[in-house]
This record gives sequence, C-alpha cells and structure tokens, in this order.
Amino acid sequence: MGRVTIRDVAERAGVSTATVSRALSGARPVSPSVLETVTRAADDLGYSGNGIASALRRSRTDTVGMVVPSIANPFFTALVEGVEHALQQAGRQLFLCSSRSDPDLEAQRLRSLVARQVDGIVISPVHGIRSREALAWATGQLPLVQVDRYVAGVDSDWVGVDDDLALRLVVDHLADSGVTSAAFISSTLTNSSTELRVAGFTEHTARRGIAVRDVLLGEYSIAWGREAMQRLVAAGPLPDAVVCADDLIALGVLQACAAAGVAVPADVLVTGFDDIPYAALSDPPLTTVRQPQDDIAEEAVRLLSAALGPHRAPPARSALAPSLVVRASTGVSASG
Amino acid sequence: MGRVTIRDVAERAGVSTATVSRALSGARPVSPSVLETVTRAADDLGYSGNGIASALRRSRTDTVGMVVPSIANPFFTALVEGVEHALQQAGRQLFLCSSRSDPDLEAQRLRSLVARQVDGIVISPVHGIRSREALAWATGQLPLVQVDRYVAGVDSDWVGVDDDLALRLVVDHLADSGVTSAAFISSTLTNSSTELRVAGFTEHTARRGIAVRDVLLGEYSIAWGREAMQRLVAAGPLPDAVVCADDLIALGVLQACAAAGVAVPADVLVTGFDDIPYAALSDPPLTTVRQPQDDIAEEAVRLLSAALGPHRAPPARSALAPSLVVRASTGVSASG
DNA sequence: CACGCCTTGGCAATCGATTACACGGATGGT
DNA sequence: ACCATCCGTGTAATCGATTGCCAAGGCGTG
Repeated sequence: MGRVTIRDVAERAGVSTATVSRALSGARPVSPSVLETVTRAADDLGYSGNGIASALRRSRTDTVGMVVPSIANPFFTALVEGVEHALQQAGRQLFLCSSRSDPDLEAQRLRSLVARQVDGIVISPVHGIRSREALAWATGQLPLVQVDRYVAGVDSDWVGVDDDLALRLVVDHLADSGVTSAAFISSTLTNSSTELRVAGFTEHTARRGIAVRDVLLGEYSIAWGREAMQRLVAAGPLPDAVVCADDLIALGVLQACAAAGVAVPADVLVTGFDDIPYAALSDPPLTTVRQPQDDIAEEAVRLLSAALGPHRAPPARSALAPSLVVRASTGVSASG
Repeated sequence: MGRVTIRDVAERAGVSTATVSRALSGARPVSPSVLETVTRAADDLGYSGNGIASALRRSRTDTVGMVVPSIANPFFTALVEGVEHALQQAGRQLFLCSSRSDPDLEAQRLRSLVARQVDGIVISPVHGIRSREALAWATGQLPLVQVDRYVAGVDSDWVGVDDDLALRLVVDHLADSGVTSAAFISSTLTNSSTELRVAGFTEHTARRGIAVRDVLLGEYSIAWGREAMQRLVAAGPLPDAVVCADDLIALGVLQACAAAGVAVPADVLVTGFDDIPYAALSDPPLTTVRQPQDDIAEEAVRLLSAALGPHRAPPARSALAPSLVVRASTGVSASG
C-alpha cells in the first residue's frame, strides 16, 4: 500500500530528502541532472507524497470546506459546482458537507472542518439564530464566507441575492397580470433569505394593493409544496396567485394542482424561486426568479481568497441582482 | 486564530501532553480528578485539536473520498446523500469530488484523495477504458469500491444495479403495451452501465420482436435528450417508443416533444432510468426504472468498511434489482 | 513485613514533509 | 591573485498529536 515516502525517493536518487522536496515542489531550484534523477526515482517508486504531513508542516491544506443545508436541492448543487469550479482554478480542493438543515449537525461539520485544518469555509447557514454560535466560533478560527443566507451578528463576508428586489419583480409581474390576491408558501426556517422573502412579499403586495390570503410555512421541499397546496385547495376559494419561496415548493404546488384538477395558470398563477433546471420542464413550465449562482459562487471564492491573504478587510456584504424568468405558469397556457 | 495546541492545554492543566491526549481521547483511563482538570482546561482554551497532526500520527483520517461524474445529476446526489448518511453512522466523514465526466480530472481527484490519506474511496468511474489506469493505481493504494458503473480489470468491489434486468422490465412493459419499434438514446461514454443498457435494449427488443430504429449517443443531460429527440422528429416517422438511458435525457426528450407538438404517450411512449424526484413532475410524468440508491449506498459503505478491516476478501460484485415505475409517459394520458 | 501486580502519569520517539541555517565550490569583479 | 557572491545541497529542527516504554505509588497477598 501507499507507503513510499520521500525518504525512499531520496535514497533511490542518492540525495537528501530536502533536495527531493525542493525538486518536486519547485520551492527552490535544483540542478537539472538532480531534477531528472529525482523525478525518475519518484516515478519509478510511484511516489505520491503525503498531503497530511505536508499540511502539518506548512499549516495549510489548500482545501476549503463548504457546508450546505442539502445537496439534493438543485439550487445548492449548482452553487457547489460553481464554487468547486472557481476553487479549482485557484488550485484548491473542495471539502463538501451537508448539514441536512440541522443546526446541530451543522455545528458538528464546522468543528470537523476546523479540526481538519481547511484553509477557509463557505457556508449557507441553516438557521438565523441556532446557527449563530457555531458560526461565530468558526469565524474566529478561520476565514469564512456566508452564501445565499446569512446569520446576523457573525463577523464574516456574505454574498447572495437581493431578495427584496426578487420579490419586487415577482409581485410586480403578478400585479401587472391582474392578480389581486395571493398566498405565499415558504419554510419555517428563520434565516435571512427566508425572512427577507416573506418581508418582500408582504411589502410589495401591500404596495401594489394585492390582498395577502395566506402565508404557509413548512420546509424547502416538493412534499411540503404539495401539502401546502392541498391545504389551500381544501380551505376554499383560491387566491389569484401562489408565490413560492423556492422552486421545489413550487413544483410540489404544481403537482398538487394537477392532482386536484386546478388549472395553472387559468385558475391560479404560480411562481417559484431559484430557476433550477427542472423549473422549465414542469407542467406547466414555471415562472421563477433566476439567481446568478455562478456569480455568487465566484464572488464567494474571491472573497475567501482575499480573506486568506495577509490583511484583514472589514466584512463585505454583496447582494447580487436576480432576474425574472416568465414561463407558462403565470402566462397564457402553452400546453393547453 | 485556532492556534491552541495540546501543549497549551497540558500546561494549563499542569499535566503532560500524553495525559491530555489520553484524557480527551479516552485511549487509556486517567484519574477522575485529572480528567476533570483537563476537560476544563480544554474548554477554557477552546481547544479543538489538530486533525492533521492526529491523522499523521495515527495514519488514518476517518474520512472517505467519493468521486462522482456530476453532482448536478440527481441520481448521483441521491447516491452521495446515501453514502454520507451511512458513513456518518460509522463515525466517518465524506470528502466529495466531482470528476465532471472527465477522466483526466478524475485521475487528478484520485491522486489528490490518496495524497490526503483518505481511508478509502467510493467512486463511480467515468469511462470504461480511460478511467482504468488511475483506478487501478488507486486500488493498489487503498480500499476502493466502485458504484453504479464499473471498470473491468480493476481489482475492486462493485455495487450497482442489474442493468440487464432493468432493460428487460422496460422492454417487456413496452412490448406489452403494443410497441413494435423503438429508439434508444444514451451516452457515448463507454462504461459498464452505459454499455449494459444498450446491450440489454438490443437483446430484449430482439427477444420481444421490437424493431430497433435508432441508437443515439450523446451525454447524460437534458440538453442532449432534447437535441436527440429533435433529430428523431426531423428524421421522419417516429418509432412507437423512445427508451432513454437516464431520466435527464428523458426529460429533455419530453421537452422536445412538447415543443414539436408530439403528444406523449399518444404519438410516442417515453421511458427514463433512475427515477429522480423530477421524473414524477414532468409533463407527462415519466415511466422509469427505480434504482435502489439507498441500498446501493449502504452496501458500498458496508463493503468499504469490510475492506478497511484486517483481512482481504476477494472483490465482491453485487447487482441489486431495480423496479419499474409506470407513469403516464407510457400509459393512458392522465393530463389530457 | 516483604514482594509483586496494577494503575496512572511522564519522557521521548515517531509519523512524513518542509525549511532555516550552514557550508563548499564556482563565479565574477577589481 | 584575492575576496565577495551566489548557487546547490545537506543537516537537523519543526509542525502537533499519539503511544511504547518506564517509573512511582497504591494495593493485596503470602
């Protein structure tokens, strides 16, 4: 098994371990002949180095940790892909963890990442309050960037979407389509984006004179969207529109509508949030808010790289602008 | 920053580092009073240990690496979640990498994981031939389990689905529905599952007397499914059924059908493979093959744990049985 | 009372790579 | 011809935790 060490290489090449290290890492120049000898010896032996030992000595791992509430949610997988891509170009690896929307598990993941000496952390925190302690602790240990959601009172960078603007786009679009009453389906989680979306919904519906019929809170899942819509259907006359805090919920809503014989958009308009790939494939295709995921990911990595540098900058918050993608769920029925 | 070491704790508690290590890890008993003192000192200082140093000394990281072709594909995310869950119960962490369906990137990931001294690797290899070298090398370094797909000639465990049985289920269902001609849309990748699915399609259509009209190869994506279906539509009379090698392709096919005014299932039947969550939400809902992902994940972790133990067992191959989920894309139209 | 076992804690080696420091030889300038 | 550099290389300390070995003290037994 992989037990060939730098010492073995040094012996075979007839040089010291220091020279081998320098030859292979290029930290300092070695003579061409020695370089050749060492490289060949390493190849012959199948030397692959011991990243652990290297990390211990250099006290950096060239690895950043990422913690997301769910890797099954396509929004987060897109974010993860973006971050991984951006990191790769900086020569770093990504260590991915899922907190399963559980603050305790999240705290455990953070401890684990810190113990493993990752160079920095990108996290989308689960809960506005119950995530705070672990997050504040981790922020004291190493550079940390929050993405999408943020926990107030933690002294770290954040990059995400402008939720207020997003709901302004949605509500204006609905109002312009003649909607006069609406329900909102979201999650019980109290975190920044969830709360800002409710707040934005409330504010902008008020501004446009749309009556708020219901605000149903559950979780970010297809199942919850389905259940919430079933409740709305059972409760009596439907609002003109159902606004969902993410696309998974909206997909569940559409499914429940189909099952209950409610026509979308004829009987009710439905909107989502995130523009996951499946939002365009539903029946009907979903009007939703597109998040600039790649930009968010890139910016997060940029901020993290900056924080890994020498000087400490004050925490940055950047809210990127979303855009509205109008599809059949709020327009004329294309599938008829 | 996190620079409190075991030495600091030892000093504050007035004992040796050896005692601190033993007190905190429980490797050997310490007296109750010392345990108390040490625990308090560690808490006071916020000591969190240095996993890197520990890993170097113990030469294990309690971490396993996982490499998948894509984390955007819901099938793999489900697999990843299953593996993570199973590992967590064994007290291990998951280090997740994406190979982006690129054998070179895959090789790089494998090298990186080996250098980081993960205890074992779970991988769904990209390519039946171009993945072999890196996989064989890694298998020589540490325990490795292949999932879903496998590369022949690598001496490792494998767990996946019975692809032949899966296509038997699909083709029998289609034949029983009166289909007499069919096309197959898959990926150009030459790996076990891709090839076994084509082989199964060919074999079972022949057995049931279904004419094979086309076999289109591209990649596992919605975009390719869409494009392939456009080609079929443009090429002339459609076959009775279109069988897809995964659900993403099938979703793309459905989208292309909708765009081209081809009615599913009235004009053509469509089937997928994997039963991702979005397969039930498409228009129409997709008939597909359900993979026992959780069982695959659990079995993979079980095999890995076994391989981490003392004795070497011969490589195991286990093909788990899939099941057919029949929905509207091959049945009577429910959405009308 | 004497002897040996068992428990508990410390000393120091160890894991494998990196790097500060030192040294010898070659080079170039005056 | 002599001295100052500079380049390439080796020696050994270092990163932080774990653990083999040993010693001291407590206890029970003959």
